[in-house]
Amino acid sequence: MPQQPIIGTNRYGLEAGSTVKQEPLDTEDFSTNICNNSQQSTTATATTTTNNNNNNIFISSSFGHTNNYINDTRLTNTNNNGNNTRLSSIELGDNSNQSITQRSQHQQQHHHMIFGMNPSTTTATHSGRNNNHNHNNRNNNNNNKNHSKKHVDKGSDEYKKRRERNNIAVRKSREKAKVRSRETEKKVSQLAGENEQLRKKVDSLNKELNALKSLFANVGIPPESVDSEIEKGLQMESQQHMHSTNFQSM
Amino acid sequence: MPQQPIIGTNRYGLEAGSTVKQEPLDTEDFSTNICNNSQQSTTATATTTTNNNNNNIFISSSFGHTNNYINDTRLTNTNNNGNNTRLSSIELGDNSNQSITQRSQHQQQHHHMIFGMNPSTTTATHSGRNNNHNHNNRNNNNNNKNHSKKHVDKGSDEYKKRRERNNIAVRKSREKAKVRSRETEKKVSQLAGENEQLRKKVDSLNKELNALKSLFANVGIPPESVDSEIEKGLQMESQQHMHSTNFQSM
DNA sequence: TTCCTATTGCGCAATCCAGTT
DNA sequence: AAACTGGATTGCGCAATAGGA
Repeated sequence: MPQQPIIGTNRYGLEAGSTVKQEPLDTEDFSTNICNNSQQSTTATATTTTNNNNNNIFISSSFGHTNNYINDTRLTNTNNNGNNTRLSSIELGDNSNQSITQRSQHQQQHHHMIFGMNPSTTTATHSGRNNNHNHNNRNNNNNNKNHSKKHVDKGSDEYKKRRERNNIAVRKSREKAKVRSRETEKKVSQLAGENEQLRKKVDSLNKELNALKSLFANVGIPPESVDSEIEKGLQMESQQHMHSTNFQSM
Repeated sequence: MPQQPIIGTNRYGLEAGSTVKQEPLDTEDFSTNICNNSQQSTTATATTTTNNNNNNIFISSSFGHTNNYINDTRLTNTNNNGNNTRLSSIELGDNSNQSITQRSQHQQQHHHMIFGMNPSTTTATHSGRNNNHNHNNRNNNNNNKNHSKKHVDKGSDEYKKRRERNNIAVRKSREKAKVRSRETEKKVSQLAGENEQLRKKVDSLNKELNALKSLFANVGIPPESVDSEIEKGLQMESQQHMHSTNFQSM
């Protein structure tokens, strides 16, 4: 979960991910909650949150607000994302953390606004809305001087181009993730196989060793002597780095 | 990839996955529309829309608004999936194709209609829409006896409920996938660790064994004899299932 | 068949993340 | 160092399915 920023606008002018997470709950429940929110939230204009559950993401509130990173200025408008109301990741409990973790570290604040309008545009404030995306909204974006929000002009070629590029990037990224996942899965079975072979090898070597030791015992040589002799042999070997080969290979 | 079914209506009454990819139109618009819907709202009144494209779901208008999806029955129709307008993967260039490719293959056609209305409902009509996706094409599939299409009433409580439940299911499913993924990842590092230990063990056992064998050699006992004695010992051991323990544990 | 839930591809929006400027 | 770019990631909801009573 990377997200956590709190509120704020983003490039899109929407509010930012307010993701506050609070508690995760169990996934499931959690999930549930989340859902609601998201969804709902919507409706509600956000804010609200009311959700009760937890998840709520309230986006909250704020309007004005701020966020963490990002912020953007320009952003344009407000809409929130709709979907994104993220739930707190936390809640989820995902661990994705990894990545997340990484990200969190960052903390930087950029303000980009990728899909948002140009800076100029932005003004801020949005209030509560949510717009759905309104895509449309757009109106002015760009120019808006006064108003507050910036909206993203969904009809602009720029926007379309950005969306297109992003969609491609998304597909590529997911394909990559899938490949990675498959490889990880493959690695598990491969390692499990090697593991089994190694265990068998260890087992047979131990048996061989025991047999050899009992051979010495039959000859009257006590185990202690055998072990000390082995010690000597091992030391010599390591010192000399001689044929470190074994009688048998794995 | 499950998707690719061809035509047919889906539960939503939309067209089915017509996934034909061709062109999707622009997603954007479409989605946008969609989204908006979802979200809500917003503000803007969005409306605007004009979208022409198809999709439009214009939420429209209103301010008051609304909501997201919801609404519209009207919309309903037409919309296509919006997002899903799948792209041709191809276009992507990415590799994603994979999936994509796969998809295409399917072609199966189910027709469930989950989110769609009940047959009864359907009547469809909407005509003009475009649907963009045309999905529609299909007409009739199901029940349609006459009419052709069924649209999904996005404003209905039934629809909303189904969406809500599905959203919850989706989140749950993804959370599960993430958990699984994390565990797989964990398993890899765990197995890799065990593997390393086992290799070390094998290595030390081999050294010990070599030391022991050279000990016999020093005493004048030829390797062949040693090996045959070991054989005997091993056989005995396996037969008796005696102390299968080894001198050292892993 | 009929209902539901579970999965999955997709697009959106918000970030993240690096290079640029 | 800060603002800017632009691709990469990721959570989310939608719609189409897959699956299982």
